[in-house]
Amino acid sequence: MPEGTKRTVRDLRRGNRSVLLRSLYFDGPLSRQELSRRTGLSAASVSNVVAELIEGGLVVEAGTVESDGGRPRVLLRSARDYGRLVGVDVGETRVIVELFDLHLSRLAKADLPLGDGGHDVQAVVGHIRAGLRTVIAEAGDGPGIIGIGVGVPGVVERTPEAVVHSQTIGWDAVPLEQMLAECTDLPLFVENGATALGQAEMWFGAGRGCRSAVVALIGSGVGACVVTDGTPYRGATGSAGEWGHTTAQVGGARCRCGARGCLEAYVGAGAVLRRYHAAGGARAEDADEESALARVLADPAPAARDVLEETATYLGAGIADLINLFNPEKIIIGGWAGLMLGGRILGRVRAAAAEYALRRPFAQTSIELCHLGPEAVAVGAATLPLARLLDRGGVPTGPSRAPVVDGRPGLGLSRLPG
Amino acid sequence: MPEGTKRTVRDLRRGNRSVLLRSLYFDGPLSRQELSRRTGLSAASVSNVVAELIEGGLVVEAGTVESDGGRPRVLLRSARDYGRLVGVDVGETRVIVELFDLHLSRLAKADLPLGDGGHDVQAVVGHIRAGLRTVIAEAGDGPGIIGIGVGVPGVVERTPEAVVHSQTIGWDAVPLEQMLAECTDLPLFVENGATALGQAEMWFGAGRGCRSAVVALIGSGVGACVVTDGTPYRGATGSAGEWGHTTAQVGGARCRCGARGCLEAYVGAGAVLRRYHAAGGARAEDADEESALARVLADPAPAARDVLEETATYLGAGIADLINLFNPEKIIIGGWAGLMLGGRILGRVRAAAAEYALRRPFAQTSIELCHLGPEAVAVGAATLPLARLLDRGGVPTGPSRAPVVDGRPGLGLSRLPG
DNA sequence: ACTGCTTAGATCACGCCATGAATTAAGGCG
DNA sequence: CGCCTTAATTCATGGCGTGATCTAAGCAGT
Repeated sequence: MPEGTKRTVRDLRRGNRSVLLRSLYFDGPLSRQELSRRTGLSAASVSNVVAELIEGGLVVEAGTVESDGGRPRVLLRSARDYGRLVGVDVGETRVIVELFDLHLSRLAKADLPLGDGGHDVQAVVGHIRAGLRTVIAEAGDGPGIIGIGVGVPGVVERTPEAVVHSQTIGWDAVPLEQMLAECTDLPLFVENGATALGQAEMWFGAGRGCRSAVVALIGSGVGACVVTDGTPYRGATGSAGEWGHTTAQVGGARCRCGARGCLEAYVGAGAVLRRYHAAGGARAEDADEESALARVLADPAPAARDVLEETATYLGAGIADLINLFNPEKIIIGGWAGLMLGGRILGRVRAAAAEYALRRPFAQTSIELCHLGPEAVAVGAATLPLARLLDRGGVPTGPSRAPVVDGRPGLGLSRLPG
Repeated sequence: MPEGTKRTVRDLRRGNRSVLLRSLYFDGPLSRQELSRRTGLSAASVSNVVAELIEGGLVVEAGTVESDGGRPRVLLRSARDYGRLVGVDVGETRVIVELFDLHLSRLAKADLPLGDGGHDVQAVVGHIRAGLRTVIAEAGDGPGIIGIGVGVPGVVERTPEAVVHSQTIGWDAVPLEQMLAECTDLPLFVENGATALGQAEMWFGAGRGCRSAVVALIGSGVGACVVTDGTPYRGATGSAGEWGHTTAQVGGARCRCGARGCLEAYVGAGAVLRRYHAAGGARAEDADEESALARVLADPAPAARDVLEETATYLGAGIADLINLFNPEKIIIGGWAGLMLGGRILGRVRAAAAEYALRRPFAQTSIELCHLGPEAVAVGAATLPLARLLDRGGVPTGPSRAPVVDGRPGLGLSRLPG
């Protein structure tokens, strides 16, 4: 089991650039002093590296702070305008393209509903391309684009180019990355949407400051993003975290995946509605799942309460499984249905989890709701190119696909027909 | 989320020493040429680092191999006699202490049954101390001891000294590391026994060459060692991998942990026997669990077959959960009951897993039996100090507790009363 | 025995790195 | 205006990996 490779003296610099840049990005503004203290790097090295980062435009000075009569400390922060990021959310019914600055403030948004063509790949690629043009036009002139993150509702396999498999939208081994690469020279990052959302939640939401957490996402489907050691866990072939299809009941209810007793068949939005109707709850033919679930939550009838109680039990047991297997610092419940249910039955879910989990790991975790809401997939997607930027300490090293102008990221839309 | 720290130019060397040492340990013997090719290091660096490793006694030359008329390649391999390793298996009924050379060949063994005192901590510490004396005496003179690995049947929390919690043997926050440190100056490594066993299986058993796998261990209890990216996953507080207490049946059979429907309550050895007896299987009062289970496996009666069939279904569903959540390259079934059951119903377990797991991740994994057997906990424990040796490239850097004589590990038994 | 020839491995000069010590910058205060 | 305090930079030093160059060690043919 070899391969834990670091090699040349240059990687060292990259690593240190990365450490400093991350500190400033997530905990800034900070003085050079404070950076030295936090990272353990000598003041000399901090000075050198920071000078490089400022030279490169990644970091800017941001005021000073006094220091008991001595020379004031200069505060540093990551440059919001170093470059921009694109996040794409390929959803089940629409494609959303958003443009962000480096601090993930949204600059522009394009919402493109998928028509009758459904999830025809060419249509999706077309939508993404159109959305790109729209947001760039809408945002006007500005810094170049670092990269494009794309969140998709399926498993992303790297071969090494991203290939997407998705039962829900009927994609089988779609070479999305390659197809998108024909539209743009910008670096592309294709990732599972739930994973992207989980990363956003870890960086800016309920998971801030955690090294390990499980983001449990409940919508029509049920999934999870497992974060270990600060980064989402992908598994050998990218399909880790399929929590919705773990077995809550051996030989139980039939799930749409074909198996029996999957958790999704008990706590997914559709499953909750089905049980509600089976228990005599009024059926609202015209409503979509979301308003139908809202109606269940608002129904004061005992039958509705029983359905919710049962849902809490199954959800708690499912969460207990996550606690027992992953021993995370936090469990973060999200997804549109998760947030709706959570607002109502979180206490009972916690109680059920306490019942089904082992005492110690349960006591050492906390169960909370997502902060960012289910719309944040595009934000999560945009964190993907940002993550690489931070990892590399800002240097677009090697044979990157990123166009570079004056050492800064360029627009790279040469092949994007206007 | 900062902290991905590497710092000085010296760490670089350590990293490269580590890479080369690991290559030689796991894939040796190799020539310098081959090392250069595999690690990507320049021939010059390989020469330098190898010279250091030879100087330090970690690596030795081992013959030559011809090369089409040119100068022959000199083969290198890790030195079996650089130092010795101690592995301790604190089991439920006994303490086993074993002494190994660096290639994990056993040099001596001491088996110390736990008397009526049960798992009194002082008794266990005394046994370990006695075992140490025994194996050192039995093996006679030889290279120094690198460190002592201890596998315990419970959760190991690092605070940062290892503290052990174990329901099964009634340990609550036992500061085992600190207590053992009073007997010896040798570096100590306390770890969960299942985790240690899993690491052994990954290094020398069914997991050889894998980066990710789940070692599923079934005995009286049920647990798992999850290996991601080559190293066992511990979770935030060391209790990850509690597979036995994930829920197979919400509201199902009562488990000894207090919850309902735990997997362990269906596939643990005791659970299988209970179902067998409930189905009318003959009860053998005098026999231990192991022979009782053997009798079930040998019983040709339909009732016994049904029990096994049901066990296969639950086990398959449980394994499917592991596949869906972790997406590992391999599932490795071990533990004494796991191996017994596996020999008989592996096919049916595979079939059940196929039914309950998602198609893609199931197709990309394989389900196999452990190679090393359940006795290998001591081997696994011995891999713990070895792992650190390999990680550090052999240098006992910093304020190590390891006594060093002439740059080599010493015996460090000064405080071990003879 | 000797001469090329071929390949493995060692040595050397170079450029890059982080660091502690020394030096310079920048403010407050009497 | 000079002194003190603290922040930041600069400098000399020792490590490191690397490509180029050099030495070592075998073989084939004469």
